[in-house]
Formats: sequence, C-alpha cells, structure tokens
Amino acid sequence: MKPDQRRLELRKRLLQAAERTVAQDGLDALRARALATEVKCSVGQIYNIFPDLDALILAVNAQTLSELGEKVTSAMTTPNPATPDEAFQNLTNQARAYLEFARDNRNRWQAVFQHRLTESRELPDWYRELKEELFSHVATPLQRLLPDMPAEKRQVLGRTIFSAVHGVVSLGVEERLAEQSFEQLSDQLDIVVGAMVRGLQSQAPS
Amino acid sequence: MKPDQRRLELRKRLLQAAERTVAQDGLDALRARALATEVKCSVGQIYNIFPDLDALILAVNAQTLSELGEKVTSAMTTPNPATPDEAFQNLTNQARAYLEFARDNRNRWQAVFQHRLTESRELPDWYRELKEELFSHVATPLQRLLPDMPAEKRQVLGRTIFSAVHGVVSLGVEERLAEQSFEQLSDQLDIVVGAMVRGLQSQAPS
DNA sequence: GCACGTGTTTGAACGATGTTCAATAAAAAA
DNA sequence: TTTTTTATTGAACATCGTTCAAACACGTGC
Repeated sequence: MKPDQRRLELRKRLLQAAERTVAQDGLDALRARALATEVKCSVGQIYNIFPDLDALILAVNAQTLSELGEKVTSAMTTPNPATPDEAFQNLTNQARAYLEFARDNRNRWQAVFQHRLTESRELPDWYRELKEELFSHVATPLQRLLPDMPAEKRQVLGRTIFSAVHGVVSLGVEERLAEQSFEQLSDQLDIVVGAMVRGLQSQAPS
Repeated sequence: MKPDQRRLELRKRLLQAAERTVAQDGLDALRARALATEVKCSVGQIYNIFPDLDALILAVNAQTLSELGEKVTSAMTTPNPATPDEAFQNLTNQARAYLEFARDNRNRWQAVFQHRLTESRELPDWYRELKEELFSHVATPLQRLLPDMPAEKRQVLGRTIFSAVHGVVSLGVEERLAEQSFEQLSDQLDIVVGAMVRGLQSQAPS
C-alpha cells in the first residue's frame, strides 16, 4: 500500500488515541511512550508524523475547538432571527451551549486553555485563526441585536461578551460541578448576557 | 535556637528565588536544581522545607494572590461610599486594578490559574479560602450598590461579576498586550461592569 | 580529648519524561 | 540478484522531580 496512506492512517489513529487519553485523564496524562504502545507503533514514528508532542496536542485541541464551534453555532435555534428578542435568545443559547460543552468535555476543553507551548515557540497561524473563529460566532446575533453600532465596535463587543461568558464557565468548571451548580452557572450566564445586552442597548450607540 | 531560625531563613530565600524565577521566566521555568543553585543549598534541602515543588508553587501563588487582593481592595478610592455612584466607581476601579496587576505581573498572575497539582492531590483548604477571598472584595461595593438584593443572591452575583472580569483579563492577557490594547481592555472592563450593574439595577430585585 | 548519639545536609542514584539517531529492515530500482 | 533508497525501530541522551544512605556537625558524658 502507499506510504502516504499509511502515514495518514497512523496519524488518525494517533489523534484518536491522544484525544481519548486527554478526554479520559487530562492533558497532563498524555505520554509519548504510552501513546506509541496504545497505537502499536514505535515512539520514533510519532516524530515522523508530528514534529513534537506540542504539534500533536495542537491537533487535538483544534479538533476540540472545531467541535465546540459547531456546537455553539448550531445552538442558534432560529438561524435568521426576525426580532431582536429571537437574536437575544440565540445569544443566550450559545452561551449555554458553551457551558454544556465545557461540562460534557471537561478535560478536552480545559486542555485548550491550559496548554502552553514549550520554550517560546509561537502558535501557528491556522491555530490562532481557529481560536478567533470562536469570537465571530457571537458576532452573528449581535449584528441583529445592535444594528446601529459600527461594525468595528460590535466586533470588540462580541469579544467582550465572549470573554465574560468564558470567565464564568472557566472559573465554574474549575470546581467540580454538581448538577445543581451547573444550573446555577447557567443562570449566571443568563445574567451576564442579559445584563450586557440590556446595558448596551440602553446607552447611546456612539 | 538556630535550627528553626535557619529553616525559616532558608524558606524565605527559597520563596524569593522561586518568585523571581516565575516572575521572570514563567512557572514552567521553575526547576528544583536551578533553585538550589541560586539559593546555594542542596536539592534535598528543598524537600526538608516543602513536601514537593507543588507546595512551593502554592506558597508562591499564595503570595501573588495576597498582593493581588491587596491591590484590588486598595483600589477602592472611597472606602465608605455615600452614593451608589461612588460604589460603582469603586467597582470599576477594582476591575481596572485587577487588569493592571495581571499586566504588570503577567507570569505570576498566570501561574496562579495555570498551575495544576500533579496526579489528583487536593488543594489545601487555606489555599482555597485565599482564592475565595478574591470574590469577597467585589461583594463590598455591591452591598452599597444593590442593598435590596438578598445577601445570598448578591454573593453569587459578585462571583459572576468577578468571573466576567476575570474572563476579559484572562483572554486579554493571553495575547501580548501592547499599550494600546491595554486601554482597549480597560474599556472592555468598563463596559462589562457598567452593563452588569445597570442591567441588574433595572430589573426587579427578586 | 574521645566516643557516642542525634539531628542535618548532601548529592549520587532512581524512575520517568520528551526527543534523537545510528542501526536495522523493508521497499524500490537497477 | 544486487544496489540504492526509504522507512522503522528502540536503545541512548538529557533533563526532570524526588529519595535516601551516607557523610557531616555538634552537643553531651566520661
């Protein structure tokens, strides 16, 4: 069989195994030797496919970010909202979806924000862009919600709302979240998003 | 007389050196051997004073949290606000102080939220409480700002505001922050805090 | 001064880690 | 079949946190 095909096949197996490990035991449990054993290849083979473990982790995180983005976008119950109220509902649904994903995929989600590159190597551009994409999802309902605001201002505001939601989810997920506290977090998100939108609407769209 | 004193003296030197290393090169640069060399003691001596490096890191982070708390509390320009407006100013000042601290002590601040205990050891209670204290600072201005709200509700709301602010600072500090983007972040904080308070005041204090 | 006991200090040794690369095996070409 | 090229391997290397038997220091009794 073709060499490239086997390469891709092994790459996929490595990614799946790494993803499983991260999901099950967290990012810190990812070990080169254990991975090689699980996939039944030599350690060196990992380095034929990825330059180092950082690259492998980045690939895993990219997959996580992709899934997360998909979940957040599909959380917009009315893709083309007619009223501002529907747009607002989309926004809160997105925030809730973000929280749900973090709860249901705790370790993988944490890996995305916990991982630091060794030394001072720079993040590849495609990965930075993948992260940026997350912000853009918030921008869509905002456009309907605050149509009079300049696009640039709306973009940074989207970032702000995302950051605020992220903060609540981030600190919330640190503690072990019982089912009850999850509801509480969900309420907090509603408060944040609601207050943000209401607070922003009531002031002049300068 | 001597033995305990020398212990404490060395403990202090270790903490200072570790703090310096973290501040300068980040948490990941903290190494037992390098620390021993810098403090001019043997590696084993570190383990006579701290059970492991996790404990040392926790001590460093505790110091950071303490400084941060001090800075945030002292950011309240009018400790006993007469008007809600003054209380609001205190709140935004606190948020700005939080951001400033993160900017001026980037590595140390990041260390607090980046560090994970090895295996699945539990955080000591005194450390958890130290973290909880951060939330309480926000509660003080809130009391003046939303006096009709039940204390319990106000507490969780304080947590929410803190989380939102933390999110903005956290994601903002990830990217290298130029002087200009710092101002932008500061504006974002004003928006968050302002929207939260205004959004919360305009709804029934149920 | 000497021997003994007690607590302290030491740094080589241990096990694990990510990463490399000479040696080997496999495949392709001649 | 022989030669050349490519792919695979896993022992070896450097470095990490951590341990602990041995060396050391110092007070006490003789």
